[in-house]
Amino acid sequence: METVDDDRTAGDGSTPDSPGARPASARTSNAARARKPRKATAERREEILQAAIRTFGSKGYHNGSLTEVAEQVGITHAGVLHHFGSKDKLLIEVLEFRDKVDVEHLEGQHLPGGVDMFRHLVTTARLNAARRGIVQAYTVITAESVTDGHPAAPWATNRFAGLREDLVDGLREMLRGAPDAPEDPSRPEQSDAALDVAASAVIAVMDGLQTQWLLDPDAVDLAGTTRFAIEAILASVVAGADRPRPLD
Amino acid sequence: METVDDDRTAGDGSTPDSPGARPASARTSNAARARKPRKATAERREEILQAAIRTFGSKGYHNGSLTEVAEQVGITHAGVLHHFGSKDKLLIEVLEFRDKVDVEHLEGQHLPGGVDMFRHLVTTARLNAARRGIVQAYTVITAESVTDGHPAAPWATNRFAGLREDLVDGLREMLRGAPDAPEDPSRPEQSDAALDVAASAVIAVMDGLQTQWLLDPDAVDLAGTTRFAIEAILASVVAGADRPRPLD
DNA sequence: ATTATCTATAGATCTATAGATAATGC
DNA sequence: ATTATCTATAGATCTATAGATAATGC
Repeated sequence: METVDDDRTAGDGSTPDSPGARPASARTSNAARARKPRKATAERREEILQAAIRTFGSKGYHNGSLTEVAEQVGITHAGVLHHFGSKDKLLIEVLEFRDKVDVEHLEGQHLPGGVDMFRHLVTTARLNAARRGIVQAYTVITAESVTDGHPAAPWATNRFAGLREDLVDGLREMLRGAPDAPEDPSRPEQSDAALDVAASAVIAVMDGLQTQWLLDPDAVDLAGTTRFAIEAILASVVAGADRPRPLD
Repeated sequence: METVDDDRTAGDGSTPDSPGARPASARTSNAARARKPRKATAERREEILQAAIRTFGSKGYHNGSLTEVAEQVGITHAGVLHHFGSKDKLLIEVLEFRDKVDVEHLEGQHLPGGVDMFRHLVTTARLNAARRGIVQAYTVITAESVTDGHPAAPWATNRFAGLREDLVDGLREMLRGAPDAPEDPSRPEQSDAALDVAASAVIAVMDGLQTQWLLDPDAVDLAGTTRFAIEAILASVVAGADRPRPLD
């Protein structure tokens, strides 16, 4: 699962030697190599990060190459390494960049609390159904991160831990607002442990649905199923000890 | 999510030139190469499949090499290719082999129906918590299969479709046995579509929890959370139109 | 005769580094 | 002077094939 932001269509496909608006400062422009005017560092780095998201999303991290990333922005792989040092560091920056962009989009309208947090998750699922690339990148990188020594493992672990915390907070706030289920953390079914279980389940169902949806978009209603599952889990949390236990 | 079977510890670690019980048929045993007596074909193929599960599970398919697989059974990568033709074909056979083994273990005591199916899923989650290797292999290969042109994509797609069908059947049988919620497929909340949504959600939550658990086993109670989520989803299905809708 | 396995090698990649050159900013 | 980028290349892998040799079964 992830949050809102702008996707983009693809690399602009400009050839490596497209002239662009070449500044007139050239000394004696008879050099063999045709170089593009340089982009500002920050701008170029961001282009590379966007390209890396596309490559790692469609091929995975290990299978996606620096050359493919570089070609999307019209430079060579050595240029990418100049900016990021190594492939592992590039991945880490990609992930941090995505997190930052996601947060920026929520700025001001900060992540809602209580029930609204869960409405927001369903809305996110609806938006995600139109952003296959981003969803695929998160799904592939997250799962790949469980392999031995993967550089994204700390990111993925911390991300899940943070999400669980956020959702536990949302659940507790929601319980405070539920008149028929007065908050009482001493009741075991409203303990932090119980809310953590519910939070894990919400995150899990969103992630698992994304995988099924990526493989067969017509077979899975991403937003509808997300909503159904979250409602079921919330209902179960609110019901607490009174909920039915069909497996007993 | 997957079903029960035997894990195994690891390759036997025998060196490539360990003598074993060499048959006395050697002509003039002064050959430079020390060869091991050959295993029966079927036996050797199965050894390779087991090794491939370990390698693809710990490294992923693209990052796991034929040489690593071969070394586990004491041969070279060329020997593996002799038996399986190509790396892609090896992966396909690995997946088919797992499915076959899983089914064999259920033989006789065939997959239970109705509520017992869901009890079985919780039991599976409990067993999986002690079989990290297998869980990791399924998680990694399934997620990797959503990348472009991955050889496991058909397998993963068909697997999810089949699981959804099985769970829809289980849900319908369960509804037949629920006295307070008489089966009535004309009610939209008990339509095939609604049951399919619930089935997708159950599968999704199991898969998503496995990912979180692989990254941080202490932070997630695999079996307990699986049970909680399945109960919540089942309760929601049984309640049908009468279930609470906290997100409205 | 057939099958299993090995050695050797071709042909692709891939990551990373070194050193050269061009563009930019002071 | 600094930064961005390039070319060239080292050094690792990887998959797959070809052809040789050993073990097995008839």
